[in-house]
Amino acid sequence: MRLLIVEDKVKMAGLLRRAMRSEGFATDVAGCGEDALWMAGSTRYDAIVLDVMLPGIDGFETCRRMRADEIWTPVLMLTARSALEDRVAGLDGGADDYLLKPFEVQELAARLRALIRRRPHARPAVLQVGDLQLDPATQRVWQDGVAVALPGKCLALLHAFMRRPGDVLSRFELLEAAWDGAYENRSNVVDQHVRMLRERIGSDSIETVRGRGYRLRESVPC
Amino acid sequence: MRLLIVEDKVKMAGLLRRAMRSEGFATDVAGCGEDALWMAGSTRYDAIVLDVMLPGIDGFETCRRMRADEIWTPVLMLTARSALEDRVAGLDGGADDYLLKPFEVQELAARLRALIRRRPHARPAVLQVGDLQLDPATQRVWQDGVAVALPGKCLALLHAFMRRPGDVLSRFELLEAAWDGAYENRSNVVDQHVRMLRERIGSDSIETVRGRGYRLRESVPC
DNA sequence: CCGCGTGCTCAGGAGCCGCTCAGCCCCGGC
DNA sequence: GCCGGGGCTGAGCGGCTCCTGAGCACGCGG
Repeated sequence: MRLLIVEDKVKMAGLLRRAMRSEGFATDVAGCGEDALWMAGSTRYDAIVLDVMLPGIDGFETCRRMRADEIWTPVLMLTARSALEDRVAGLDGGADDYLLKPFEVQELAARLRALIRRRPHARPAVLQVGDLQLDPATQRVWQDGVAVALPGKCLALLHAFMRRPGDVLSRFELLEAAWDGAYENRSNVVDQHVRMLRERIGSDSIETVRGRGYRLRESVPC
Repeated sequence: MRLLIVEDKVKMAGLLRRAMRSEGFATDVAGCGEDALWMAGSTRYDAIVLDVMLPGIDGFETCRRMRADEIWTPVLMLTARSALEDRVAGLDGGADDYLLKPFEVQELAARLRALIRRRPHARPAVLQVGDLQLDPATQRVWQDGVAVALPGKCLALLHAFMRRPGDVLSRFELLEAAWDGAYENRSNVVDQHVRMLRERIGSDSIETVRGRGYRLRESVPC
């Protein structure tokens, strides 16, 4: 579980970091709102601990900007400002929790766990074409409900086919989809892998379109 | 927005009800844990305000039973018991927030709004995949009910796996989840720790997906 | 002080995967 | 029926990925 701690006081930041690490979190630290925005945008954190009093843009504004940037990572605000209007402003400004200093480390950890456990991971949809199913998240393939083991390239190839079922895909398009970088299409790499794919999912599934490429059959042949 | 208030003191319940109504919530009131369970199971509330001191089963137990019954409505616990262990127990027992009496009505409303707008709702506090169980709060792991001792990094790794059971996780994703800062992925740190993890929970549990990463098996292999 | 557990790096080795090459076959055209 | 070209097949090799084992730095407790 990955945590971003936003805190300008070095001593406090160090304390937080050690405490959260001992609670099992991996932690990064940002010293100001701008850094926090940048880091939250570039790395997937499970939660963010956000101090309110920061140099430059403050915690409230940092939180607002994150939400404006479509960063929905749970935010716990941490501050000595105990005024009611601050707490309400923080929560209504997009924070998910609000904890006053001084605080207990264990309560902070417990609140973070409560925040994190409510976010199920978004899963891409399972592709289905004919009797074939492909789950991009688990990288697994089933045929008629039976699991099929596919080596990496075969799977990448099948994935490319299943994204455009019924379309004729040229060797070049397949190269682009399943191989890194621009490849010399002098070789017959694609042919080879189409062949291996056919060995595993049945040669009927992929038909050859002479002079143009290959096509994945949408329905099981009669 | 529909609210369930669980509070046995009639005066307090009335106060809460009027206050929340003026903040724009539609409110029902339950006087004890049993009633609360029944009502939460039969009506779709947006959030539940749960007093801890209740006749019969107390707030902690009520919350636990709701989660056991697959009721994932956000729960805010409300109590005069200010002890740290109470707060931690409440949060790790499945509550989403914990507010002390005396409290400000506007803060309660703000916290409820924060709970409700965080859409995907809570999940079990203890993770379970196959024969493995992991409690993020206590940092403990069981296999077939038997406690397993895991060093910090192994545990962080397993935690990452168990949050996305069955998914293929690349070395980079695992690095991001369990290690601080930006790491050079030139090294084989992840491999080593996967290996240690396998030594402890059985090599069958984690399978390698060549060229892609590792995957935690969802069910015990036949 | 030493022993131990943890976290990390490095080197070596094995197995598989991906790629290439060469030859054959099939299809289409004349 | 012949010929040409595109597609298929088989074999083989190089390299990459992953596993193993050893070794070292560091922190902690005895």
